[in-house]
Amino acid sequence: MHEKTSRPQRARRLPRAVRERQILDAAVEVFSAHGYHAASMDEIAEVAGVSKPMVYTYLGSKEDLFGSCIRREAKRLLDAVAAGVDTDMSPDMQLWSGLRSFFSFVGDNRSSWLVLHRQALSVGGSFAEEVSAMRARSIELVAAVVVATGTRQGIGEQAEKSAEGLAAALVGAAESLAVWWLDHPDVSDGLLASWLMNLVWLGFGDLVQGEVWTPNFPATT
Amino acid sequence: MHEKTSRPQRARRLPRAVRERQILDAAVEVFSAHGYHAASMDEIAEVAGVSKPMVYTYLGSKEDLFGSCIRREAKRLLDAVAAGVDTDMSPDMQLWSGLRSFFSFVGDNRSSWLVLHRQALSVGGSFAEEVSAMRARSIELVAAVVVATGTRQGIGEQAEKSAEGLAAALVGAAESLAVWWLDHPDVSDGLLASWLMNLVWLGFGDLVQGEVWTPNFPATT
DNA sequence: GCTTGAAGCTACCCGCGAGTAGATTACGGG
DNA sequence: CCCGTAATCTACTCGCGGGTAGCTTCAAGC
Repeated sequence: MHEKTSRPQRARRLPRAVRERQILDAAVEVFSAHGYHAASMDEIAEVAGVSKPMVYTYLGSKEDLFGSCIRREAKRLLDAVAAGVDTDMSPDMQLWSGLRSFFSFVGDNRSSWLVLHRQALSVGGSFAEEVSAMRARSIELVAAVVVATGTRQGIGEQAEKSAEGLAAALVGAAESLAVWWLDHPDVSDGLLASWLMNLVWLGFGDLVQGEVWTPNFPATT
Repeated sequence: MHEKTSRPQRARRLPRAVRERQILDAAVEVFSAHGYHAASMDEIAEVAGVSKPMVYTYLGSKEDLFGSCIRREAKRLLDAVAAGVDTDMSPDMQLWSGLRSFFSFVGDNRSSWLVLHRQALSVGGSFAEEVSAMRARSIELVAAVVVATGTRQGIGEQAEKSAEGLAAALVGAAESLAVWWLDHPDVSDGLLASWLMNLVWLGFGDLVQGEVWTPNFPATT
């Protein structure tokens, strides 16, 4: 106790902005590991290297904190994808670029991805709506690309009608592949993206050319 | 209070098996609505029309109860899909049948689906592993169908190598479409399944025939 | 160097919800 | 008709974790 002379490394006093970042980082980590309800403010504070009242002073209640996490990580993800996509590119290249950016982000930010994909939806209320809305916007963007492809090539009625469903399927496939990736890390993000393009784009292409798979019996419900 | 004569309709005494079913039904409902942690045993008991000690007497702790839900609903889902698929059928028909059975089940059992898909994974520990394992088995089954298609048609090296990834993507697409469906109920299960077949099967087909989509620039990482 | 306020802490309150003790019926078999 | 036992309830305990009161210390400015 009488070593007060030159207490050296122990986490000096830092400006508010820095602490807020540290706390948010810790919160994303803990929320992604345990989920919203099972995560405790005490653990978040500890991981952040700060005491609990700091968390409340800077970021507000647990709900506020979670909201801040969601919004920050959502923005980071959307920005990352947007940065990789140029709307002047051809539809297939847009999809390809978007997928690569997406997988790359997930690879570098597993916690962010887990919070957004798993936790945010299972917490009822405004968060789920917020994230769902963001996801819906993404699906619409993809749907627009699909429709653009169809109209560009002349055909499209059938495809347009189901474009949103197809887009939802594609987005879901990407998300799911991202989760699968967590258990099979020995694959590059580029390979993941090309798998999906092979699987899905050729499907789209055939659809656009009027090719349709039908079951061997007549009625379908 | 002095109406004790002929207390009539109030939930007669029922045999244990019946109560257990009621409690499990209620638990699935409540867990799917609020998530594992936010769900309270009191609410489950109330929804089941039973008092709390009953729940503990018959189904054990909250974790035990959740486990029972997961296992029951997982079995119901797998049985439903298995019932619709005949391994003598051609691969495309197997996929088609499986998808229809899957969507049909989800349509009839939204709560079951939500519990399995959303809640089970966000509760750490044995449940997540259990559900993940089940999901992984499903993916392998689908992958086997994909591989079968490839070898049957003579080609397949490239496709076989990535079969599991493609299967993961397909399973994810189906799951995601199921979630999307919750917000767009004005679509039949058969239509959903045919969308996916159109989207995915033709993709698989082209892959098998050696057709490959490639980006316009050389290296891909 | 001394003051002032931001940065930071320890130590507490309190409600909610998991889990239980023990009394209390109602029904089936004798 | 009555007894035993399975079905069921009311009413509690208790710990965990969200949230806070109020004190302490460092460092920048005069």
